[in-house]
Amino acid sequence: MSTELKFEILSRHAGARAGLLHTAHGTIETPCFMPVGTAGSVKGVTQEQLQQLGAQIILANTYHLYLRPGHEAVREMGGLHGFMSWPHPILTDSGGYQVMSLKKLSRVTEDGVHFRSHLDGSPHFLSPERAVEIQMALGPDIMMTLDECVEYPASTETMQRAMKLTGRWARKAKEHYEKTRDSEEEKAVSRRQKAERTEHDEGPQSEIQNSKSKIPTPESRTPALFGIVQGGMDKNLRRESAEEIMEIGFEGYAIGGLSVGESKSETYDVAEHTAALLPEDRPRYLMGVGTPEDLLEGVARGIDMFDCVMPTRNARNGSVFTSQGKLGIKNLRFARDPLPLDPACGCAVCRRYSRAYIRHLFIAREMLGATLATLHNLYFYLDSMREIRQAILSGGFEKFCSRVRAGP
RNA sequence: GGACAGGUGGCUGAGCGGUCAAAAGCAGCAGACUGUAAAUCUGCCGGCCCUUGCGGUCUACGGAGGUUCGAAUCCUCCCCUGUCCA
Repeated sequence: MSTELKFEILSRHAGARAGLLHTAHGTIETPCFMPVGTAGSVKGVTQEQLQQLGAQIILANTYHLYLRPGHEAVREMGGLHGFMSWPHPILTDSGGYQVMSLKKLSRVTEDGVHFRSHLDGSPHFLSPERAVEIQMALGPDIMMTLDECVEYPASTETMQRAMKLTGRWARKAKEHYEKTRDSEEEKAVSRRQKAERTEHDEGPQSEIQNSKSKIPTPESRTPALFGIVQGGMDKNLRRESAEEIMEIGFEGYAIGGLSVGESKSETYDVAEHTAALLPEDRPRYLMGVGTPEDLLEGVARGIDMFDCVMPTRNARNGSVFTSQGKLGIKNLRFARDPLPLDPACGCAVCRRYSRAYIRHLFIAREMLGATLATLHNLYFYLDSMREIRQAILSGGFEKFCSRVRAGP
């Protein structure tokens, strides 16, 4: 059985693509921005609010959910969709980023990564196979292979070693994915049948309780598996990596290891070079990127999917994105500013609250401040992407780019 | 009226002869944040001067005197605050 993932390109314009990515939990309009909800929560906002913002797909993280609450618990609660009560698409990252971000707590070997839990110091092992199993239990729509993301700057030897290891891991992940897929689906089906039987035996009262608890039956659809291209800032390594990952064959291709400290021009250059190597007819995902500007530049280089913690983390730290650039909302100069965060913004926050009020919430450490800033920033990102997509569809992308690049 | 205990930078509060423009925390100001160990982290935080600095200078540890080469630190008197006794 194949997965539900189908990718359809509707329009191409000046290197950019606008399309539709069909998943078991709905269709995603691409190019898209995916809010990051590492621990099963896009920090500071509710799932209802995410829906209102028009988020079509969100991220979650293998490593973090494996540690807490544990992937088996998530599986029992109906997978991530049921657990989080998020009916739309979900992509899980493999934990490859944590190889870099938790470097001090991890040790990479040929077989996988030995982590010490950042929560309690306990030892854990994540292999490419294990990452597949955990993600199967989490039940997203798209899952990622385990890769090794290296820090910047890195020597060519380091980049090459990580790139080659990422390739070997990708192969193992793919093999394990194919092997596991059928048995996982069989198990899911039998679990569902058992659940139905139990429900039937327990009579009408428990049936009411079951429907009230809103725990859906486990999702049987197998997540699609995306491969990740590494190779640091070296174009030859990127080419080698892309060729190997494509040879293994995945439903989508990600570019990892960018925006880790290198210059903008380097990011764009490597992204462009790598994206051009990837299959035309498969989604391309630039992992962890980026600023509003990065998204536009990425789309212009043929990227379809992005994710980044920036809109959510910056929001919590009082930094908001506007059509006029970044704003440190905690700054004294906003203490008596009656304007919305961005007068040109149509979001629910900007329609209702002033800079002065939001600044006050931050200064007073009221959690509503973080929520309002997050709602605004996510709207800004998602709405920017809608505009970009519209520009591609209408054939005005090039003009759109030059207007945005000229600055506000 | 008497006995103790105290008065330190916006606040709390260390320091109790030199290395003190004075610890630390808070508050304040600014900056950073790119597949989230993050509602976090970093810097500044008496005035003036200089690009810089373990830099110069002025004003500062309740007030006024004094001891000393040198005082937030020791002495004298005064003012104020708290607690207790009358």
